[in-house]
Amino acid sequence: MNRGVGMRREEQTSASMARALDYCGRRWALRVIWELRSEALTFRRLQEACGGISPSVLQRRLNELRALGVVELVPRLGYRLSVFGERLFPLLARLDEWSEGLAPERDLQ
Amino acid sequence: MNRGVGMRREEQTSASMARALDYCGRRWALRVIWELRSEALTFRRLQEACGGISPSVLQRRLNELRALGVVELVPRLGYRLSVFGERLFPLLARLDEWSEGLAPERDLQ
DNA sequence: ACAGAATGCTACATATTCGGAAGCAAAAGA
DNA sequence: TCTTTTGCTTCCGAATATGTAGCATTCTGT
Repeated sequence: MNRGVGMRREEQTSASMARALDYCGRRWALRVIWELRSEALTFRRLQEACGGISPSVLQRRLNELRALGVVELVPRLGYRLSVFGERLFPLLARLDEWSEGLAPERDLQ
Repeated sequence: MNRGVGMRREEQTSASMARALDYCGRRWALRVIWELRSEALTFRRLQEACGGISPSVLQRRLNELRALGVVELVPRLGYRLSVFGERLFPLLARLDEWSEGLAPERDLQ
């Protein structure tokens, strides 16, 4: 009840959604998932694919994504999406389409 | 041609997608969009909805999202999604469903 | 077996971003 | 007029990201 009497918003953000938005809202997290969309990549190749992300951050993101069950490390293959992680693909594919309509960084008048 | 001769990945990440992933991968960006899903919110209400985000960061995210044409500020209404921004809704709705399957932060063995 | 390359990963210093508190000027409401 | 609410700013300590170098191990070719 922290929104007082005049609560108008019918839908409240769930805890799991807040968590997903938190983890996805960390630098490179979505990009890493996106780069793994079609095949497994080694750490170094993933680094290149992301355009030269620093290894320390990549390592952190990968550990987080692994702990969340989104990404898995396969001994002689590299990193790849888990079955659960692959369910994000259609979502990111839509973001890909959507991104083409992005404004070219116009100013706020 | 920065991936050498042995290029295997058929699909290259587009510049617009890289940009979208960049902006979406900033803290609170997706959350802000999500909180605006059903109605316009004033700056202060948006702050509450996000669970106490600091105004400096919220201001920065809102300016970025406005510059991208995702969010707009309506004088006596507050912030709301643009028509373009609303196209992100089905995407985030899927993320909402997906988030329920998130692992409870298990350790990496 | 051996040399060289590639692997995942770490350490460290620097730069950027975030977070939290206080507060401002302008507008709206009473 | 007085109070509240608005969008927004500044400051600064804490957290996160970046960049470079390099380690130990495993694969690869000879």
